[in-house]
Amino acid sequence: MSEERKSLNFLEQIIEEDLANGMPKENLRFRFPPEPNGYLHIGHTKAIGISFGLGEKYNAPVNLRFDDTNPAKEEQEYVDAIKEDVSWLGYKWDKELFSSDYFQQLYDWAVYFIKEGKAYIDSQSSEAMAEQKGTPTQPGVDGPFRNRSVEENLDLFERMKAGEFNEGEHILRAKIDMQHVNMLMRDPIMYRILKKHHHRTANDWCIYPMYDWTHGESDYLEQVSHSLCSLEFKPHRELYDWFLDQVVTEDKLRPKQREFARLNLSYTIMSKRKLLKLVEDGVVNGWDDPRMPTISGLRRRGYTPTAIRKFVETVGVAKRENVIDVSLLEFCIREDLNKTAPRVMAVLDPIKVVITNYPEDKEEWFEAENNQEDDAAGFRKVPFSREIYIEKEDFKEEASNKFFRLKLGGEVRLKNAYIIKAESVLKDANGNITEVHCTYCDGTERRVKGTLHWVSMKHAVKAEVREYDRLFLDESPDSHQDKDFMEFINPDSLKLVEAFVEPSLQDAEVGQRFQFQRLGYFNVDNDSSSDKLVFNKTVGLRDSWAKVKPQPAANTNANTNKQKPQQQSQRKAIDVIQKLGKKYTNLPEEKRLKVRTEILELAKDVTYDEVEPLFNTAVKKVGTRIAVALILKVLVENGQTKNDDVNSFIEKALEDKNELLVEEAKTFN
RNA sequence: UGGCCCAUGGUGUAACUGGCAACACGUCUGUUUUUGGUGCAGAAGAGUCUAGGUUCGAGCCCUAGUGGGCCAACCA
Repeated sequence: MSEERKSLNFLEQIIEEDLANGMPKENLRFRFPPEPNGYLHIGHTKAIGISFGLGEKYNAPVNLRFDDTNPAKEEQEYVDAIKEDVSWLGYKWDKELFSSDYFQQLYDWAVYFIKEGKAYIDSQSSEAMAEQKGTPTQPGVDGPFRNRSVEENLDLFERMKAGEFNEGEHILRAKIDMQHVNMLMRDPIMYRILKKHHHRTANDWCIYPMYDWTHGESDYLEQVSHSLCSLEFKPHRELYDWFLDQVVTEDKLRPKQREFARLNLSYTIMSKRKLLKLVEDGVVNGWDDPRMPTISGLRRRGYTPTAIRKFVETVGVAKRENVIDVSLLEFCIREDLNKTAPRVMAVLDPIKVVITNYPEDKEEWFEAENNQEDDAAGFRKVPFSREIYIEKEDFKEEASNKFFRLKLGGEVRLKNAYIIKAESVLKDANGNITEVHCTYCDGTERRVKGTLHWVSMKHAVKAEVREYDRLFLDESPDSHQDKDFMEFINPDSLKLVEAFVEPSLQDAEVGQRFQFQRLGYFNVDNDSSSDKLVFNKTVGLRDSWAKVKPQPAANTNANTNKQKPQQQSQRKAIDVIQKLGKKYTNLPEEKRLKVRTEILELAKDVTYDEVEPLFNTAVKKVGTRIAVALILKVLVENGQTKNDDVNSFIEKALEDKNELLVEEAKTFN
């Protein structure tokens, strides 16, 4: 059996290596450590997918640990939202934990640090300390309190804890090295005074530990084996290890921090601070606005956990900065919904069609397939009558053959119903078409080029449809040093539409997803009620017609196509030869000879000017040099004189270590 | 005037040193189709940032350069 070798990402390789080096599989444990100061977004999904994914892969526990060391920013609301999002994605955490659970242990360790001379109280202003700290290129200097006695430090620290001081008066610093190249090692702060109410510990504490001091020790307490975080924490690793060094004992597992590149999505922002600003400024209607890249926003928009997980999986894990194209996200949701969403008919921008030879009072209920991709989906009934709506865009008085929708004198199939032919139009005073008059004929078996969706006017249900466009007009709105991301906000990111939907949708429930045939995927919004249906457009269907049809105005934004122009049908001989030459020396002899004759043949179409720049080809690129030699041979045979440049190229070739090249060079003599 | 990290088609990720650098998205053809969707078949697009070196052989190893990112919050 040939075992399909699935390549491992670098984190999996690290784990495999640890396992190979004797780490028991039972020791594997991960954690996802969000700070409850905002909602989770699609970027977090990557981190979640990595740690929880590893947990699933190795059948190892994953803790959900809230990193709640800053009472000024953190709230219970966020804790709840984060839990909901993680479980909605389908992940199960082992333990729900909080860094604040470890406040006492952290405090005890800090006291131990002081006693060991590894930490001290600094009582300067933050400005003074910042100055002493130096810069990335300049070392820091020791501050005046660096060598306080253990007794004094202990006393001060205790009184900090007791609330005797105001915020900013004293802090506890680790005593490491003010000259260290890594600024994080220049006596980092372990504790600060914060007289704030904490969402879990209330007013028990007025000193709070800093991230660096808390994180590694929390990992250690939980016995997390691999603590995975994003790249910007790389410099913190040294500190993480230093803090661990002070407390680790032989008998316990020592956690390991490793870093991966965070996820960036084109046309969106991923900073919690900036997302919060969109919420606060009312650019969007809350964290779960369907335009937001938050998990709750995507959920409301109609995304599925399956699609999001697939997306994160497809995106991969590595260490280089990346910007993923939103089209990949859209592909993932379409792929999932195509298989699962019931098809239904809705008209968003209606024009009235009257089928003149259909009786006024007649109605028929046709059988319609719910989802041809899913045999179990079954059928439903849709009503048909004399007057229907079709999409305004689906009718033109005149159009080319490329337009295979409805035009005067033309036929089109109504999905699940009859074939109709447009006979005439009615217009208002301004010349706008108000009605299209058609005739139908009964046979439905004939082949007709176009098929339209429609809704019977009499039976249509009104619904509000919310169509979304990207929130930002720039591909990476938050990476311009000279411009604020707010400048790129798309003013038309939300479009409200009064639509008509088929009656089967009357009882659609919040969250249900549908495909409005030929339009896209839509779900029922939270705001929806039986009185007023509200749909969100999750994503449109791929639309190859949109690319062909004459563009009305702007709004081609779906495809800002920056692809390089396609190559000419005929590639230049020199280019083909260069490509062949590249691998020349690696080919098996038989194949090489074949390529050689091919090159000689192609060389007839190469001019001297084209080869000349290749005379300086790097020594290393033997294949290319051989190709050049072959071209020259053809050129010389055809009368090219051997000038100095040619000769020196040949001489150099003769001295080469590669026999193949030398052989070719020899034929010139 | 530093340290660390990174560099493969348009985008993202692969590649056990050894067939023509693969896969996905995107792009383009053709085809099927009662969705201009889906499916199916196919194509174009990369000299693996540059220059040296090691090696019979380098995208992979070494050195230097270039480019990008991160590092000076009592944030995480």
